[in-house]
Amino acid sequence: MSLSDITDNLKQEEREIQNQINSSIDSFEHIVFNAGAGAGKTYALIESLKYIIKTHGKKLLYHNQKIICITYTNVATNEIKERLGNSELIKVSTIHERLWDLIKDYKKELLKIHVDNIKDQLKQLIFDLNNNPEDKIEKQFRVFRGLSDDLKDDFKKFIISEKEFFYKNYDKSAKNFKMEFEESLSQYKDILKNVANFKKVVNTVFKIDNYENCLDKIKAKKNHYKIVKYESKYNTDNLHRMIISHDTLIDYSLKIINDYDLLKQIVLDSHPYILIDEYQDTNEKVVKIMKLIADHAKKIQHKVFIGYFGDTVQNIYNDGVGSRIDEIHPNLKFINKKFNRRSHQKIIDVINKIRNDQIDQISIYADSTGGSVKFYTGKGEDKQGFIEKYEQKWNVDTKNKLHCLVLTNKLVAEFSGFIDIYNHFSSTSFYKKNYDRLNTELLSNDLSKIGDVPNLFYRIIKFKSELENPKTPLINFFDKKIYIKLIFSELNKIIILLKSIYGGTLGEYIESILKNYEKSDNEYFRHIINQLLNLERYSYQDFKNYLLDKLFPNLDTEEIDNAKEKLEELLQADFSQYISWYEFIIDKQQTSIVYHTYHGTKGAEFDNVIILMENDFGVKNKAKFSSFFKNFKNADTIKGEKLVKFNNTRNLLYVSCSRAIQNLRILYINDISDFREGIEKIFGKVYQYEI
DNA sequence: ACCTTGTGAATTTTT
DNA sequence: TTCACAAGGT
Repeated sequence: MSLSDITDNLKQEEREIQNQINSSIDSFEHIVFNAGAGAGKTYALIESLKYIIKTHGKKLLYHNQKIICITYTNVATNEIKERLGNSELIKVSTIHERLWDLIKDYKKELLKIHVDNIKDQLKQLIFDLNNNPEDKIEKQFRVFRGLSDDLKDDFKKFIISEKEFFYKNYDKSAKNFKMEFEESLSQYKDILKNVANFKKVVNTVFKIDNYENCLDKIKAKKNHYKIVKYESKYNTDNLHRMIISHDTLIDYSLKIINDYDLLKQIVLDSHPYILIDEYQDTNEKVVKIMKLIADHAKKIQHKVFIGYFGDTVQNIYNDGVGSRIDEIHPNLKFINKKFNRRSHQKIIDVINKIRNDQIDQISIYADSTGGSVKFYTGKGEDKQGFIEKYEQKWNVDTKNKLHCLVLTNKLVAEFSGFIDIYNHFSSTSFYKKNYDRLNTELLSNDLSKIGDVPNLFYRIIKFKSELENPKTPLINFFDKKIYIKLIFSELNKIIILLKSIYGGTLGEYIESILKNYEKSDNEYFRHIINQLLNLERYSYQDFKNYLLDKLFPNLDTEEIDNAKEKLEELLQADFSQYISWYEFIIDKQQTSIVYHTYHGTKGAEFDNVIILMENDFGVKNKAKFSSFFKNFKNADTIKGEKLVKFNNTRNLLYVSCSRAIQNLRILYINDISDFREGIEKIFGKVYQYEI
């Protein structure tokens, strides 16, 4: 068994690094703890928290003070809570939860910031509508700007009074949309000439009106306009409804903490230790907040410790502070950990070359030799064959899995065997309109984020698969209270009813459930189905109408047939695709190969990794990887925007390659002759993949 | 030559 | 939502 023999003196060195952190904690010296992939960063964070409790816990308890530990995700919060055990002294949470908790009671101050924000937005909107000379904007508002002042006012009044009618017709084709408004808008010459521009004008008018109304109501101290609320479900502000979301919460927090010294003092006096996990992906405004707190502590001569834990090279999200930490919060003490506790030597060699900085990892194990890395080039159509080759070569099965990294969610869906479902959902008018919600609501592992219809489908498939699994305890299908009351013969009847549900597709299965529901007068069976579907009406036709309404809202009569057809395709898709999708959602794939996006593997580790790579990443990142390899040998000469891009790609490559414990293969599916040298500098010989 | 419409595709991820 | 592109109009 390799990777088991820890070298004694390295173990000792590792302890000394922890001691360095501990002594910084004791002396309230702010630190950045940088540790490469697989170094045991979270372990160090937890050790530090334990150390604070052990050495300073009594003092904290006495002064009623708490330690703040900030994580990047809810999943990380739960993991740390679990590993740490219960402690009253530590507040572990995401940054948003913590910030809101700290500022939410400053209602008056928040309201002032909110009013300022709305006034700023309002100013911008009015400028865009009337004066902004920027080409694109001038074009959109040209016709409106050409109206006389009186006509402008008339138009605004008219369209605000017709708001409902406007939205009702919003999605109609330009031709039909014009027909609806032609008559009533004839006096405003050319305003309907370009429907897209017209909608832009109207939306801007509405927004201005909303904001002005909101400011009036705040001034008049109307109900619901006295406090600002934070809404975490969607990342969209609703300023005129007094609702802010994630990004604005951070903006407001920075402002309020900047403006009110008393708040700074309260925060630092009740939380003398602040530890931030994954600092590299933390918004730089959060680092600014920390800097303000640290500076204020110094000014009033109170003590606070701020510790940033992370790795600049694993910064893969855009608004993360990354290596700019040093600019935004200067004079931090850097503590580096160079050990690798994850991978075999061959992998470590490669990832060291990718990061190419002062953290040149060495394995903590004496028996780390081995592992293998190979870089292949091939064609797009080679992907499947390449994966299958290693599936055999590495004796992959459901226990010894192969993890394959691809760039996009769509590719994950394709390889994982549910591309039809992905495509059908993406072609519904709801997800066309809310394109940004498709991936989250269809592919998230967090059920609370899954969309309404995907969630309903999920519940039905779960129900079916539990029903078919003999190991599922019967009580799973019942309310506990009902279950204990039932006698055997009643129970048996219900089970027979449940087992008589049949369908070769999801649609047929649901139809069967609902037919049995209509036929049966068994109240327990009906109760189970009620719990499962939670609908208003229980016929298959009603069910389909419900889906139509959700996935194709505000249908025009002529579009109904087309929508029904699309819905039918969704319901009649191959059931095996739904099973694959379901297993993907619950992250319990029964397959021996599991697919991920590069980004989605953050923090994970796998024995066998294949990475599928190509030049481009979407439309905005043409030549992402090719230009990275092209520039690799002259990395020190790149500057500005080019350097930012270079580092982004390097970080993503580092994160993905460093997931591997033992075997790593990369298949590059474009021609590499222009940048072969760069690849070879990192990966050595480039192999040609042949079938 | 420039404008308008319809269509299809779109990077990743968190809160 | 946003963009690019083809097709057709002015």
